[in-house]
Amino acid sequence: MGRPRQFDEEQVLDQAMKVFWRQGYAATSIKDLVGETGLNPGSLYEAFGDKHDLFLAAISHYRGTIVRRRLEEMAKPGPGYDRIAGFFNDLVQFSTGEGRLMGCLMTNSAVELAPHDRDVAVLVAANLMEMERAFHGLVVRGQQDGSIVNDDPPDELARFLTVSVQGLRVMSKANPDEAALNGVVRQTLSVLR
Amino acid sequence: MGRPRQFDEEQVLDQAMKVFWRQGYAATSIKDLVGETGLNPGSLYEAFGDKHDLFLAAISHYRGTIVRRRLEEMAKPGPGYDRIAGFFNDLVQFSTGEGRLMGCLMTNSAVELAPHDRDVAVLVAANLMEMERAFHGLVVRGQQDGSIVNDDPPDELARFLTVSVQGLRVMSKANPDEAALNGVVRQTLSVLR
DNA sequence: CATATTATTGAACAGTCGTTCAAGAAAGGC
DNA sequence: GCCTTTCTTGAACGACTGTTCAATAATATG
Repeated sequence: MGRPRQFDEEQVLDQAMKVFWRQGYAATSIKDLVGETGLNPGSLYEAFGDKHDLFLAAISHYRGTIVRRRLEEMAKPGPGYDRIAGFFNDLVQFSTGEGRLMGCLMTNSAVELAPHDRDVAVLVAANLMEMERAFHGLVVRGQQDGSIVNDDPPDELARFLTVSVQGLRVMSKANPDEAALNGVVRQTLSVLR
Repeated sequence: MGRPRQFDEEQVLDQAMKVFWRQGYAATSIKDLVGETGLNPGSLYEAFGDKHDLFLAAISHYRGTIVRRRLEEMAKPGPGYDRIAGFFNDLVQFSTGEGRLMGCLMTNSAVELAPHDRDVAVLVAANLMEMERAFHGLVVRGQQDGSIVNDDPPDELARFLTVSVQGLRVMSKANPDEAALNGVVRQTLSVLR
């Protein structure tokens, strides 16, 4: 009972996520969020708690939408190596295109907040683990189907790939040169051969 | 003529740099800087301009001290591969130790500001170029002395190594596990063999 | 010593920050 | 149709933001 919400929570969360994604946590004001979502401060606080709470919700939403989609795309059938290569190619595409100014909300949060914010650190670490696990699965797949020759422990290879993704995200914010990034990807993938 | 400075500019710049390094740009207030340096707001503005100017000066100071030292260490005599490996080992050591909460001011700035701040972007890009050039020199050296077998273009290998450094800096902020990072370094260096 | 020049001090500025809250609006249950 | 409950509104809060400035202090020069 009582008055129902006049907005769609998911949609507002999506808008808030994009602002944080583009600007970072400290550089985003409540006013920015009010402007983007169309809600009043009171509604924002009533529905999501304070700024920090909303940020945590935005990170979780990111994982549940953006990251989720990527991981599903990765897990599709095909040789392990090809699936990994496809992921990296998409990454370069996005990082030099529409995502040039935003990067990855997880990477951004890891750098801006993780060392000083336990809540954020936990969420970011969990997300990195999830990505690592996805790579792990594909590495094992590739070692079995013969598309990956390197027989080092899959854990280590998966971690290496996860770190490489972070590096690409940083580099593409400072110098989004598609050809250069493709060269980097070529060397990264060469580890698997 | 006139009244001389009562503080050492270099030292104040060093203190300001450390605050920005630890907290980021947006999360650092003038009050923080006043507290750390011991100067009054007026002196700070008189000597360095506004907050943004001071930040640019801090980045340049970082390059002139921290980065400079690293590059000199890299350039010392020895097989190309060993010099590169030594750099990465030092990096892991620092990233999991005293630098665990700070990372790299250039990486931090690339993520937080580069996409929206041209001045910062230029300085960060120049710094990345410098690091890339250092790697380039060592790759060529290694290819000549036989310690590096991979005969791909040195530009590409140098860029790959530079990106790997960024990835390690991000990962060590979210999950500073020394053993895991050493595994990543192992795979990274395997590209050179 | 007088003067010109520069540096220091710290209070003060207008604006913005994140957050709260009393008043009013909209629904369900009786 | 009233009452309870929940949500919305937007003004208001005190604290803090980056920045300025008039007053004062300290030096170099003549």
